[in-house]
Amino acid sequence: MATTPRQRPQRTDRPSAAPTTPSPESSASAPTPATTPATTPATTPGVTPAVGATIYSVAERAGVSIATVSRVLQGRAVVSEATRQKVLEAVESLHYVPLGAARSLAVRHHEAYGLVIPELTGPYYSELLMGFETRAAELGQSVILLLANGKSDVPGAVGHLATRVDGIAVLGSAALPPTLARALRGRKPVVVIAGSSPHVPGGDSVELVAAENVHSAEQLTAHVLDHGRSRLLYVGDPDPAPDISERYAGFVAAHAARGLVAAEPVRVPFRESEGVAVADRILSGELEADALVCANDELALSIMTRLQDAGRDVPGDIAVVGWDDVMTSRYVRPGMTTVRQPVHELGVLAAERLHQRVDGAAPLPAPVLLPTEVVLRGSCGCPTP
Amino acid sequence: MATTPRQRPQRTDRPSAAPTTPSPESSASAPTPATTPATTPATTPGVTPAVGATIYSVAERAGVSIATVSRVLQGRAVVSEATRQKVLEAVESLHYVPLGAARSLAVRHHEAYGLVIPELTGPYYSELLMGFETRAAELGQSVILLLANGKSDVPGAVGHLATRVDGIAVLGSAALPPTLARALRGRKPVVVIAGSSPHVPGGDSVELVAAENVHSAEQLTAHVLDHGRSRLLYVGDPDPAPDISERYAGFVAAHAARGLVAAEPVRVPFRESEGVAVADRILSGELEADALVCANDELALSIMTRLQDAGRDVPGDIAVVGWDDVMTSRYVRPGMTTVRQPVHELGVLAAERLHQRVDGAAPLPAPVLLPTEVVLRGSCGCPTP
DNA sequence: CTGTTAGCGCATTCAC
DNA sequence: GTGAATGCGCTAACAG
Repeated sequence: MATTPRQRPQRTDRPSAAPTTPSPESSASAPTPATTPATTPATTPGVTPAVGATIYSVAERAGVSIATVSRVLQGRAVVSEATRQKVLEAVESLHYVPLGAARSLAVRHHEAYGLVIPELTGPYYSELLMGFETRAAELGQSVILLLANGKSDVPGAVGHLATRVDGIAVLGSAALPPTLARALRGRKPVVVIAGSSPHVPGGDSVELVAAENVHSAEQLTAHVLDHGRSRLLYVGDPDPAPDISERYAGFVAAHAARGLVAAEPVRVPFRESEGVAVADRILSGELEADALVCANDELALSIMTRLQDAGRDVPGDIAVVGWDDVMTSRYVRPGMTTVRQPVHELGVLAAERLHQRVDGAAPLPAPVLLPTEVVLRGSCGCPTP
Repeated sequence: MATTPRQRPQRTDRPSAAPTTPSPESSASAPTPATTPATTPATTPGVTPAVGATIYSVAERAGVSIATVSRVLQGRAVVSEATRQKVLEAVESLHYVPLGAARSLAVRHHEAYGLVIPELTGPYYSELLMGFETRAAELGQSVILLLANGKSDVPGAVGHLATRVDGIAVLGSAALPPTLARALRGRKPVVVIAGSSPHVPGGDSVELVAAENVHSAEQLTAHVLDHGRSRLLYVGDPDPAPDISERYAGFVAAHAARGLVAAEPVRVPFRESEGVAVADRILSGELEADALVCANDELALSIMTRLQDAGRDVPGDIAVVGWDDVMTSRYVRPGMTTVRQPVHELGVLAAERLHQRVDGAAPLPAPVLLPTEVVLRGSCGCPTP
């Protein structure tokens, strides 16, 4: 077996330093006329050289082996202070930037997590993302963001994402999870955020984290009923999003607890323009209600404002409550009664669970639920401070 | 040189299929008792196997070479329909997910761009990110997000990021660019968003894209002056952010154009609480003004609301204008006069320029400037519709 | 404390 | 149209 060992072929930018020529220091400058210091590569100034320094060039420059370079860069093994300095200098003068892909290949980890969300309008997604990125970074992981809305081939995009991450977190409030489950077939750990168990296929490799919805929705609805309102309408479409449907369930439950039967939901998308349309249907008499429980604040705000502009009194004529506690809800008059979710924590939790899973932990059998908080302001009928 | 060619060592999960044994179909199932179909790997159900399928296992399963597998997966070279199907079936049954890192190493491209922003509160960063991600995705690039705020070692984080992307976009409205320039030393293409030339070192490899500030700030200020206001105050700290300083320059210019001299800026950070504090200084008489030109909407909104709560009339007693046109600015009464920036387009442009640069294009010598738009509502003194 | 040596999994010439 | 061989740059045993 003592055949010629595999020997790295000579690279164009590296002189053929034969192993029989152990010139200790700058063997790189040998073939080059020693006019300019080797620090400046012979490229047009201001232009990134086509190929950067590698661990080999650094090792050569420092007069050590690539293993040693790797050691000082990883900071793992012990290296003598002298050689460490030589290496660091070489790194510096060569402007060495390691190639992440090569490391990933060697360590068999991408050291990155994917996050799939529909878009980024409103504070919900942003806070989620901030929580996720923050925790992921603490755990030494990069985050690759995939915005699903507007992508023509979401399954394809998710598949591509799977190619470069160790795990994926996905927002359940969309048609994403089924798509994703199909695209992944359990090959990567998945954490579904704000989804609900029945909606998530491929269940054995996915895990759920969410904010509590049913109970707080019931609580909020009960509060509105306590204000003496009797004709409540739920505004929002429970079908596509598990969390919205859970909130509607709470709405129904609050009615049932008093022997009342809840009205069917007013199914509209989450757009401000839709809120205006709903308000108009109320103004025209098509819809009758003395209180509106809206699936989110955007809807609630646009409805309330439109109603007010048309001369209706909120909450006098009609109460309006939302969900999410966006900034605007603090600024409008009356203040919007709403529910605050621990969205940031949800992101943190998702990153955390993903990390556990990638580390080999089994998925938690039951979803992790984070508590929410009802925020009472004026729009529900509470006295304004 | 006819020594033993380098031969892939046998992997534990791959049987030693000697080249002399060209069993066409399922050579993989040979050593295994053919009880269960080879589709199901012998791992505990529901648990991701420690190591997934590789291009080798797919090739073996399909009875072709890895080159052919690569061809059908890349869709580049022509492959006969028959073999293409065999490969696709193998991919399917093996649940093959390619390893992005290996591809990156081979093609010598990460196919990913980094985006560095301070945080994600408010619509500005979100829209920027959406524009950036959308365009990057269209260009076949992933985006790795780095949130700088709260990171203890930003230069380190940026350096790490540089390890795994082909180029980096960074928001200039922060102390980021210098840090970044130092961390990168021109080894990767960089696009600075909303920065200003003098603030950006390492200029030869960086490029600037921004929204126009000076002129629109001058225009907005002139408009306020046209309302008959004479004691204007600029609220916000021009120092740390180039765009804020440019807006102040416009503020000053508008005064100068009428032979007036602008007051020194009221230097406060961009927090709502700071706005409240500024309002209190006005209420107490410490600050005197009949109009406030604020560096952004958050500041303007919190000031205006506080003033109103204290019984002041906006714009009667004092006009307040902002910058950014956030959602709340449409909802408050009076509506907030502000300036709308093409933030989404800024993100798109950044991704686009980065792509050009990675493709080898030289950085544009002059910054690309996108036009902004003054949005007149009631808070400046204009009649409310 | 340091160097040698194999791979990691994929894309890619070349041959055929 | 297909296969064999090679290298991308790095980490990690394994020797010394």
